[in-house]
Amino acid sequence: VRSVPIADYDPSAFPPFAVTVDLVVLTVHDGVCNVLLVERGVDPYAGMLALPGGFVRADEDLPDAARRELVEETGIAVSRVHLEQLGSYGTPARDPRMRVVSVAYLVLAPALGPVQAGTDAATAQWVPVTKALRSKLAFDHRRVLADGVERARAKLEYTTLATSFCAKEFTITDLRRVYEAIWGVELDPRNFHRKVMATEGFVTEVAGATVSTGGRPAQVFRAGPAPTLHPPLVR
Amino acid sequence: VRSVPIADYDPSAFPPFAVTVDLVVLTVHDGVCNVLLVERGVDPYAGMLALPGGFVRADEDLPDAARRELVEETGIAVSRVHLEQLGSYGTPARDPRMRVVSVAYLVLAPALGPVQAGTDAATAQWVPVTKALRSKLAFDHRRVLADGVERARAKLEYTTLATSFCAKEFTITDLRRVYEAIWGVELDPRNFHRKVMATEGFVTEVAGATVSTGGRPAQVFRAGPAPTLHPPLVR
DNA sequence: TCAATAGTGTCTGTAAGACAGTATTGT
DNA sequence: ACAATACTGTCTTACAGACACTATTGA
Repeated sequence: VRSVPIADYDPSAFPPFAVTVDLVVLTVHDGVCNVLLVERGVDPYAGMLALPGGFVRADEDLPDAARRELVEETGIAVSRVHLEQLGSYGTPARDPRMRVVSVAYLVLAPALGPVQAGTDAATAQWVPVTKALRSKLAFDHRRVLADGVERARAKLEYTTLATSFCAKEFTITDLRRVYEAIWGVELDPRNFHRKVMATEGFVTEVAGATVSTGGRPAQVFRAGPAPTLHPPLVR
Repeated sequence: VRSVPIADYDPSAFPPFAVTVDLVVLTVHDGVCNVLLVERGVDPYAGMLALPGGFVRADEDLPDAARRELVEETGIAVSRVHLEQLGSYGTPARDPRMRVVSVAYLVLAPALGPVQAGTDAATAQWVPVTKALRSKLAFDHRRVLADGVERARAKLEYTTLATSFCAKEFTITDLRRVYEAIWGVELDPRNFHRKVMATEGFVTEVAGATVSTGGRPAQVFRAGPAPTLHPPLVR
């Protein structure tokens, strides 16, 4: 039973919400999955670690806001990263100041150096996900981060998104370390190699290019055209 | 570069958004996947078919708003249905009246009779998804519906959610018809039966209960405790 | 030469797809 | 009896997991 039928006719009569985007930016550094966190400068939760994010502007689409925040707070170039919507979080009391709905985005980025200078970059830092999930984060960001990590884990199974964590050119071992870091398991290098090579469009060979790190040189690849894996890579 | 740094300190200075929930309610009737649509009574898009939904109230959590709208607009009991967040849609011009962010929820419900009487139930109707996707729907609801259907298709592969489309008690054939309707394929009844029975916790036998429809009586089952399928049922 | 890493080949068990065959009902 | 539906068993093929073996580098 609708208690306020007039509502359908006058949306502006409804309580105003603030809408923000929050970013779960994941990378793999040295076999460890990291998330980008910023230290909050102001209340609420001043001094506490939080996901980067900010308010959506008046005439800005949601993915545009996510991309803008990514550049502003991290200096990460939007190209060469994967960005997808993770979900929305709107519990009434999640921000003590006012009613806020946060649209979270998941970003999978290749391992870069230290965070480049953005406006707030002085406080932006990479934190191992295992450590971040044990910490207390601002707002409901611990839950958002957990959801993002779980999404990433699931997507590696049936998509080629693992290549989003790699540099433009990478070896099969680089790719395997991504899976091992995100899933927290060890994979047989030989079976992994066979499986990746058997999956049409997963990776594309860079003819002639090899990289050596103290053993037999490894063939170099780039991300292939296939978006999904058939059959999936099981965890 | 942040152009309005004051923004971080005064969220109420940001442009207000209206937040709505929209529902993609899917069922399987007689081997056809249907979606629940309502006819809009007012502008914008007056007279056009749209997903059921409405504004989120001032002190209401997002899933609560989704459940409330489900009952209000369809009379569907919240128990025995699966409800999950689908995604948020906030293109600036999606509602000509003001800036609206819609949080879409996906509902998988068992086949019920005709839509029961809610306030707006006179205009609520089940529409085959294939037909709805060929129609023009209000707002960006065609896209939202397409995303919902694709989510449902994907989830049937690796979860036990197909049972959400079935009545409390069902046969293996009922379950197979759900897969066939959602995926739009024919499955081998014998291999499907074997696969379902081999998956621990997918279905639970109701001892002694059988149902006959002109052939050998079929064993009756209920939804099992397992949430996911290992290995998945491939499309 | 040796350690280290990359890549190939082989064996085995599991499970999917195809489909013959059996079981139990309504008409 | 016969059609219709439910269920079981068998065969073949594909692929994952385990792991021996070969290849090619740096130290």
